[in-house]
Amino acid sequence: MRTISPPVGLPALNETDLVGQVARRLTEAIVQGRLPPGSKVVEAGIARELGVSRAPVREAARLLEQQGLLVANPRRGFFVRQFAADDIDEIYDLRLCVERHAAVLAARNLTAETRDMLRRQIDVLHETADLDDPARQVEEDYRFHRLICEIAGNRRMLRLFDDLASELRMVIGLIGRLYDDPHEIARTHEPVLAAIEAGHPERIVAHVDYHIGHAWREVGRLVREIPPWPAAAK
Amino acid sequence: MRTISPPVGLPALNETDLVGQVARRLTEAIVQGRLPPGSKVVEAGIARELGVSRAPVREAARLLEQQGLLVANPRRGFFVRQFAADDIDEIYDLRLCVERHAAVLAARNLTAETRDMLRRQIDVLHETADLDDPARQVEEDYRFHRLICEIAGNRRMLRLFDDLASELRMVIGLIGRLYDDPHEIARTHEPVLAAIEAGHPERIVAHVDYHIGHAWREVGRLVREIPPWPAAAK
DNA sequence: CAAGTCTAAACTGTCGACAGTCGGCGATTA
DNA sequence: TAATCGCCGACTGTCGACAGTTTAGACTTG
Repeated sequence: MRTISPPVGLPALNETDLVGQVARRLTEAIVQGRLPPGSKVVEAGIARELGVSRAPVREAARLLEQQGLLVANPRRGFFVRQFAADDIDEIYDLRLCVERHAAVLAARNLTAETRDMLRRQIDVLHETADLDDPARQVEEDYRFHRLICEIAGNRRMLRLFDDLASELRMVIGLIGRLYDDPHEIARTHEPVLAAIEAGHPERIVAHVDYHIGHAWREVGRLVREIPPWPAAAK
Repeated sequence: MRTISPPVGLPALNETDLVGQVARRLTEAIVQGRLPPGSKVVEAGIARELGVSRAPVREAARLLEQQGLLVANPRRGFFVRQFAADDIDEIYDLRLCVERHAAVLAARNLTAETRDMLRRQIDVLHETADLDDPARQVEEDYRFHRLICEIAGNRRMLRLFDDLASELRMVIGLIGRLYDDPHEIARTHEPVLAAIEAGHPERIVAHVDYHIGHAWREVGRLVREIPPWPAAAK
């Protein structure tokens, strides 16, 4: 009913929940770097391109703002978030703090079923490692960590993890390559799971620290290496 | 219309920010129990009552949803959040996890200036304790804890704290009374600050645990005592 | 009298329009 | 030539309207 031929690219949206769809599309565009950090997100432009009105776009933008992908300047509009090295530090610092706790709680709640889910996810990580698909690899990585948060059983913690992950997805997506050998990444999950299965809090914390600390250092290094983001167009 | 070059100072408050104002009004109404948990928030109703259109109300509602004061049911509207005992546990569990870390970081960053700010805030807590104004007391309490997060220097951690605090404000506002003697509350902040000044991580964690754990137990007890919220009208 | 059905009112999701604001660019002035 | 002013276009904030969906209530039926 709407949709009078979007000028460029993207096929129009039709299903219900436009906000969600617009949010997903925007997220894609940002993570893929089509909307580079610092660039302005013009409501009307996105709306026209997707064949919807500005209202859903606005709400979607608010959503992405909350997720940390956009920043809003009153009366000036939304801009794609720009990350600096200290953002990486903040994200990983918080992530470490939370995931340590999550892993300990997960160990406490672990059942045969949830344990198997974690094991299976590590298998998936190994399988994915052969695909040479960084985005996918990162996704499966997060799925493992997310599982731990789920098993921990604190919904707010899970949401926090999702928010942090969404920021990291963007950073890593923009970096464009993985910070390490995929198989190596997959392997370093194993001692974490082992510690959780053993249920020894100190060992859990130690292994989570090692695992996440590793990623922290590597991502931090890459961000510092390629500091001026791809193209802060417009 | 716009202020022509404000000489010095800071008058330029965006009073044209309807969304912010609506959000504040809504928050007030919720915390004061005028919009009881479970009740429906009708966009048009709020809009008419505040003399604005539905658009700003919608955006404000999304904001409160992110803060955890409202829940959105697609096609059904927004409802005032209902808290159960396990929500309290989730909030405090996360809060404890984060504030432990924040306090340790704050100790690391502590300067004479920030230390004085913390001391002064404890004084304020004592002064406020005589006012018999629970809401105010809670506010000053959070200001102390918020300061610690600020000093810790992780913006994302600060935002997380603010979100959790906003949920707790609502819960405690609805409980309608404090969970303890205000002076007692004020006093229990002192060992936390002392530990931070001493800069001894284990002691910091121990005292934060004690302090927040106390609030956790007390709030949890009250919530369990008065479980069916005031009036889930409409 | 309980359960189910149908209808009307109430609301949400979405849209297009309009006014005010912001930023850029060229003209103006020293 | 550099700095300032003012205008113009572009964009955001807000509004009222409309269509489709949900809800409440009257009405029917077993």
